[in-house]
Amino acid sequence: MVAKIEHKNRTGCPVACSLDIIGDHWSLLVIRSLMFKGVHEYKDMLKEEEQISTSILTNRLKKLETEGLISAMTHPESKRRKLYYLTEMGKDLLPMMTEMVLWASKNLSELLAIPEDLKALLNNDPEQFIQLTLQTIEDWEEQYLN
Amino acid sequence: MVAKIEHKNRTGCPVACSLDIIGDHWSLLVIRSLMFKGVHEYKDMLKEEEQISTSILTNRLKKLETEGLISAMTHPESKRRKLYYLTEMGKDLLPMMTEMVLWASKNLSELLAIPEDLKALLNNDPEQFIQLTLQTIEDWEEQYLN
DNA sequence: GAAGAACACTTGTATTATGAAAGTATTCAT
DNA sequence: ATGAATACTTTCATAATACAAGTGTTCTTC
Repeated sequence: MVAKIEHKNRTGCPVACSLDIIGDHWSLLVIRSLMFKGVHEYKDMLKEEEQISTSILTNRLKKLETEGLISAMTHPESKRRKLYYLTEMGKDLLPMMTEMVLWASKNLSELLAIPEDLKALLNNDPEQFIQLTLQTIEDWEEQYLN
Repeated sequence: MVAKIEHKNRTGCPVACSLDIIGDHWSLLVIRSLMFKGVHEYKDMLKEEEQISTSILTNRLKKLETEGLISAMTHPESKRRKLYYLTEMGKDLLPMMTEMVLWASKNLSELLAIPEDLKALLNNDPEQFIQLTLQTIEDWEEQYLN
């Protein structure tokens, strides 16, 4: 079995607690796919540019589900497919993710591939970027949930 | 030698790039000590509640310095001591760290030990929390830098 | 000015996590 | 009925981490 991830260092510190849940190389990439890229299926997550392996992806999906950040349902078109989506707790990470992107945009710009118009929106009106992203997520929810 | 950390997955994605730098269990805890706790020395970082090991701490301090997030100087009181501090790039993480704390405060509250007054400030006026934190950092800089 | 402690690492090694590849069970399309 | 698609599982080699002990300066105390 793939190693399970535990809360080893959990102290009362909010940063430490957060890192126990999302402080690894892959969890936030999964969150990113769900949050910004509209990627909701296992197979599509495997296809992402960063090339996560099957064992790690399964492990992280389970962990994120256990922690309450994501949830899963059977795809309405097929029983063999699953749709993963962010819970409220997962969606609450949007401001933090946005700040991370802003930080990268400012400090790692030479490494990044962000379209100019998106970059402009991010820097000029991050709050609107958040609202637009949230709207996209809610549109998806309206289509697939309930 | 302790394993070196490399940029393996660097793609154009700002989240992936950020995680290549700060996406591990320890880097952001070091940043936290410098940013929120006024901990600037190796020995004091070892004493933090989360109990980082000497090899990992050395490794992360080197990495963060190489990446440009922190810098170091000799302690004015003693040549055998070093003072670590955040660079501009490191301080730029403050909004993201604050959002992380806000997320934890909302979603992991039963695990956290945040004083009530700090929690109130965080939730009512995060921008002021950021300004106060920044001011504390700048006070330290005024005392030790230049 | 010699002895011992403080400090910031280094090194070595056992343990644990990760990654790549191959395999499995179920569902679906033809 | 057959073969492909999907979401995992398993295995095992490799890499990261934790722990303990050691090193080389610098500083304090006698």
